[in-house]
Amino acid sequence: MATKKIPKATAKRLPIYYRYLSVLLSANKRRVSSTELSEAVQVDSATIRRDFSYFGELGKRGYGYDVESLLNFFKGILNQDTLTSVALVGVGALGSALLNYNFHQDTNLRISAAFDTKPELANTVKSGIPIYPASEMQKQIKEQQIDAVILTVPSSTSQKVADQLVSVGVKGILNFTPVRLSVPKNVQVQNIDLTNELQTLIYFIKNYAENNPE
Amino acid sequence: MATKKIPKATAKRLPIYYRYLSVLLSANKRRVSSTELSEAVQVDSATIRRDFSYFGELGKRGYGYDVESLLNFFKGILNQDTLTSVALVGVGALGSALLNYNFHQDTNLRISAAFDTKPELANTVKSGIPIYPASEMQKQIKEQQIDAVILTVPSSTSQKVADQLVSVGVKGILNFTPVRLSVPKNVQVQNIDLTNELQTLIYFIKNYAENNPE
DNA sequence: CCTCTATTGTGAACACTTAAACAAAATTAT
DNA sequence: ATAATTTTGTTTAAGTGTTCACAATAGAGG
Ligand SMILES: NC(=O)c1ccc[n+]([C@@H]2O[C@H](COP(=O)([O-])OP(=O)(O)OC[C@H]3O[C@@H](n4cnc5c(N)ncnc54)[C@H](O)[C@@H]3O)[C@@H](O)[C@H]2O)c1
Ligand SMILES: NC(=O)c1ccc[n+]([C@@H]2O[C@H](COP(=O)([O-])OP(=O)(O)OC[C@H]3O[C@@H](n4cnc5c(N)ncnc54)[C@H](O)[C@@H]3O)[C@@H](O)[C@H]2O)c1
Repeated sequence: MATKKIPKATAKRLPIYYRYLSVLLSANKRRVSSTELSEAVQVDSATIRRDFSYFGELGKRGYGYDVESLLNFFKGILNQDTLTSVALVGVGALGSALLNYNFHQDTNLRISAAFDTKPELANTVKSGIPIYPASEMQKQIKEQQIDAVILTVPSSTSQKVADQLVSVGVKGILNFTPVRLSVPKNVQVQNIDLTNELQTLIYFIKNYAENNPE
Repeated sequence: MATKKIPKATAKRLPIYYRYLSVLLSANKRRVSSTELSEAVQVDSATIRRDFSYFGELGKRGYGYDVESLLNFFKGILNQDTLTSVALVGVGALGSALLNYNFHQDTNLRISAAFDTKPELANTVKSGIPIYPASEMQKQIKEQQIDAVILTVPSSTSQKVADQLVSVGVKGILNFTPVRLSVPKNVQVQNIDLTNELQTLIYFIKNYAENNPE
């Protein structure tokens, strides 16, 4: 809990900044201004400066920000200096796509274990990640001290699985099911509801035609 | 543009309400109060009443809301009374998972065409959806008058594809690539950045431990 | 060293979103 | 009928997030 009181809206933008700073560093850019950043990430430059200012005075007036030191600073903030292992529960259509994806290429994150009830998946390896039977889920998560889980099981079982996860100390769930999970308030749930996103997009197309995106 | 001035935050909740109302109707519930709804969808009851009030006086004091008529009302608002066809571009890991999913089971939405550059995918059918070669994308989208597209191509080509889509009249893009697309302001872009979501979740776990979810 | 220029960091205004609280109105119970 | 109860719709207030606008200040150029 090094830095406190960072607004949620700011926190959600940090990975966006982080990614673009990585791009700049790879391109050997040494410095960047909030205006330049603004164009690339499509966030108002004043908002960017305000966001950064929550963490201190990271830039230099008349100059901008030093790409490398800013990147290193955010590396710490975003826990990118240590490898974080997450688990995935439910190796179906969506779960397989996520397993197959190499999160580690952009971030210091990897999926280290997956779980499914299907007997034919148990004890196989997919994209280098071991798939365990669901019956071993709680044991493995405890042993591997996993904090964060990607949940891609059918909606009908998601609350039950979430309860099991919480009971072995999971502190965050990336929930792809449309169910609004009930969890203790010290557990973070991030909902990704793809059906809603699509419905909302259609709604915006029909009703906000003249406004700008996002 | 029947109803104007609906706040964005409200618009994003409409599909959540809609889904839960469908559940209630299937369970033969005739009426529901904002308090009951509040528990199920995890939105403050005053916020729900406020949201509904943008559309008029939909409830009855001392009684609540009539499930069926409320559902029918939102059916109109959310364009659920006509079938909307969307296209999917990029039938890779993520695209396949989405193609395979039956959006039509919950909504009046379906993916009616998919496109990919891979020759082995061209002119095949997956989950009942025809996959066309990318070279036919613009022609088909124009012919089928498709407004909304799910974009699951590699990041490196996403802007190029987006430009092609916009040039044939696409009005909304559900963008799964980490690239911030540049589009005219009458085109809606909804970004779903899975890597960011995971990074943000980890950040929240480490920094907001005592707060409540979402 | 001084001047000019660029760009930050932030106070203040504004915009949007949520939530508390309650009068008004309808239902339900007696 | 009337009273008690319920629950809406909305007023008002508080909270959160964004943007403007500019003094402060560091760097660049002479
Ligand atoms: N696939 C999509 O595009 C899409 C779109 C919108 C929403 N969703 C939601 O995402 C979730 C997953 O969707 P999907 O298409 O991947 O479903 P799926 O049926 O393909 O996969 C679910 C997997 O979970 C496994 N499973 C079931 N119970 C389990 C348990 N207790 N523990 C571990 N594994 C278990 C199943 O064996 C299966 O492999 C669903 O809730 C769905 O509503 C998916
Ligand atoms: N899979 C994941 O879990 C995941 C996670 C985070 C981000 N993403 C992002 O989602 C996007 C897609 O990811 P993926 O894993 O499905 O990639 P993928 O490589 O499996 O699929 C991309 C598909 O797009 C096709 N394609 C390439 N150029 C095309 C064009 N011009 N027109 C039509 N099709 C074209 C390719 O042939 C391929 O089938 C990427 O931008 C990726 O960064 C994916």
